[in-house]
Amino acid sequence: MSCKIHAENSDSIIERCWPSGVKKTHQRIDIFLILYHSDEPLSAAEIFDKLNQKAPKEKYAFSTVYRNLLAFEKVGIVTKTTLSTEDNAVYELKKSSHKHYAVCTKCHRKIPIKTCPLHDISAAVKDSLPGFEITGHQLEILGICNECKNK
Amino acid sequence: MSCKIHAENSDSIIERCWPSGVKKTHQRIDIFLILYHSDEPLSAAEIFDKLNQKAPKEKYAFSTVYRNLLAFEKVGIVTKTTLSTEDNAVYELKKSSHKHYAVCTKCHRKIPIKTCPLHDISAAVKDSLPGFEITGHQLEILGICNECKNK
DNA sequence: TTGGTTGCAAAATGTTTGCATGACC
DNA sequence: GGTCATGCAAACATTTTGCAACCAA
Repeated sequence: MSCKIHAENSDSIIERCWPSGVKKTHQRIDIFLILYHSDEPLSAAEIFDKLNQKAPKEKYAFSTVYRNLLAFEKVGIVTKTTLSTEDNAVYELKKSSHKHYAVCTKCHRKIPIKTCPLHDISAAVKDSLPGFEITGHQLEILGICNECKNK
Repeated sequence: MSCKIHAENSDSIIERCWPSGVKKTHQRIDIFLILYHSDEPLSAAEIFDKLNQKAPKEKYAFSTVYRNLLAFEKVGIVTKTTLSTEDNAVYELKKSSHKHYAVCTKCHRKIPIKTCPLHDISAAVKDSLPGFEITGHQLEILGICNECKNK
C-alpha cells in the first residue's frame, strides 16, 4: 500500500509516530497502521474489514474499532468527519498538512486534492462573520471521476 | 420566521414554489414550509419536532418525513448533506444560489455565509484533477461562534 | 375509483455501552 | 498484580421497509 520506494517497516512507523500516553495493544497498532497506509479517510466498517482480511485468524470486535478511533481522536492524531455523500463517519490520521477530497458522486471514490484552495480565503470569509473565530474548514469537491465518466 | 417585511402567506408560497409532478398532501406541504422558512439545514428529527409543535393535534410519522424528504430530493428541490460536526443527515431547500455555513464546533450553531468563496477556485482545482468533472462542492467553515466565545 | 401516500410497527444500519475476561506495563 | 483494553452481547439512534387503511386527483 505504501508508496515509498524504501518501504518503512511497521515497527519503525509505530516507534516514530506512536502518541505518548496511549497504551500499545496489537489491535490499536493494527488500526493505526491501516490508517497510516490509507490515502483516503476510512469508515469504521472499512477499517474493520481490513483488519479481518489482514489477519483472519485474529478476532477484532467492532466496538474495539470505535473505541480506539475515539481514543486516537482524543489524543489528537485522528480526525472524524462525515462526507456529504455518505451517511456514516469516516476517520483519518491528521497529517501535517490537512487534506481535501474530490468525491465522485457516482462511485464515491475519494481523490485527495494536493492543494488547499482556501488559505487566503479565510480572510474574506472572516469579514462576513464578525466575532466568529475560524479554527478550520472542510471542503469537498463533488463530481464524476474519470473512470465513471468512461462507463 | 420569515424575514420579509410583507410576510407572504403559505398558500401563495406553495402556489409559487410547488414542484410539478408531486401530489400535494398536507404533510408534504407542512414539511415544505418548514424547510422554506428555515435559514439553516434541518435534520429529519428537527423537522419532525417542528411538525408536531406546530400542530400537536395532527399526527405525523417519522417515515413520512423521511419519505417526503427523499421525494423532494428526487425532484431536485431538496439537498441532503451531512455536516462534519454531526452524525446525521440534514436537509434544505435548494436555493437559487447555494449556501455554505460556518459551523460552531461548540454549540453546533450553523451560520449561513453570504458569499461563496469558491467560484473562481474551481479552475485551480481542475488542474490538479484531470478528467474529474466537477459538478459541485461542499464547504464548511469551522470555529467558535461569538456567543460561545463569550461564555 | 384508484393509485399514490400515510401511520404504524418492525427491520436494517451505524454506533455506543455494560460487564466479565484477558493483556499490557 | 493492578489497571486498562478487549470481546461479546445488548442497548441505542437513525433511517428504511412492509402492509393495511386512507386520501387526493
